[in-house]
Amino acid sequence: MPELPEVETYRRYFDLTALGKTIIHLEVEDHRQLTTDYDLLQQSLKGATLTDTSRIGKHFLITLSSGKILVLHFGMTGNLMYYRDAEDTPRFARVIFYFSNGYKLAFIDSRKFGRVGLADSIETYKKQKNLGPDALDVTLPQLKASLEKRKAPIKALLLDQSILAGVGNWIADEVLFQARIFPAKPANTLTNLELEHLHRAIQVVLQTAIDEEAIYHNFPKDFLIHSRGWEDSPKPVLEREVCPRHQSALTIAKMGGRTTYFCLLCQPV
DNA sequence: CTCAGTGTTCAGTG
DNA sequence: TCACTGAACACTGA
Repeated sequence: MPELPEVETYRRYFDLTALGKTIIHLEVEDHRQLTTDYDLLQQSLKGATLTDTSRIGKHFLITLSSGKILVLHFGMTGNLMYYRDAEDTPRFARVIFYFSNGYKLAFIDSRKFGRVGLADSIETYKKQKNLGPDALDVTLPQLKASLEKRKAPIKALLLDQSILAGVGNWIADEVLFQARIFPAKPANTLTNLELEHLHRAIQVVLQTAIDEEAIYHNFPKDFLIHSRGWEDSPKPVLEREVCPRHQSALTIAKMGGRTTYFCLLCQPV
């Protein structure tokens, strides 16, 4: 479920496992998941050491000893696993990096929306993908400047990676719930106070999720996410889809092209 | 068998 | 050109 907190959690996992290792070989199940020609990728990665990591929004960037950047994007279902024995190869391993120490790193992705490829530099990549500031770094003035002239629903713009990078569907809903803003409200009608609340909610939701390593059931009780029905032991629908503050029924609607959960009492029109 | 889905991109419209 | 909307993408699992 890779939004910014998941990708940050993957990055930390990578730093504790694959970082510093040297690639000797690459296995790719489906070339359609590559954004760089297979032969070129193989050639560029063979012998390369993974020297550093960074992240912009949901994009995971790995600096190679050659100076090139290996980019992983996890799509809807991407994940990583570092392992040694072939029998531990995870199901849906789509790309496997083999290291000189005998270990492997699997890029797991059941739905195959994830992508793997090379970039010349972090800046080039950011520009090429038209990414805005990372959602953890965006300042209130930046946020205000990119929202105040836009008429689209605020939720749709929170999902726009060129405005801020890293917010996905559940975080957009969570942030708007915490900031008590109606998701379909046109962005240019947000008051300064609402923009402040929005900015603070982005920071709080993302930092909380990262601190909990993106494990949803550990999130605070007043988080809307518990009402989405992704819990480990799903409650019946009627017990689940209620506002954590009011216990009243949530509204579920399509907004910004995605399923949107919100509370009309907390987030009035 | 049908359908929704955590993300991104592109075609079409105004 | 820009802002915006909605469909398409590939696949799994309910």
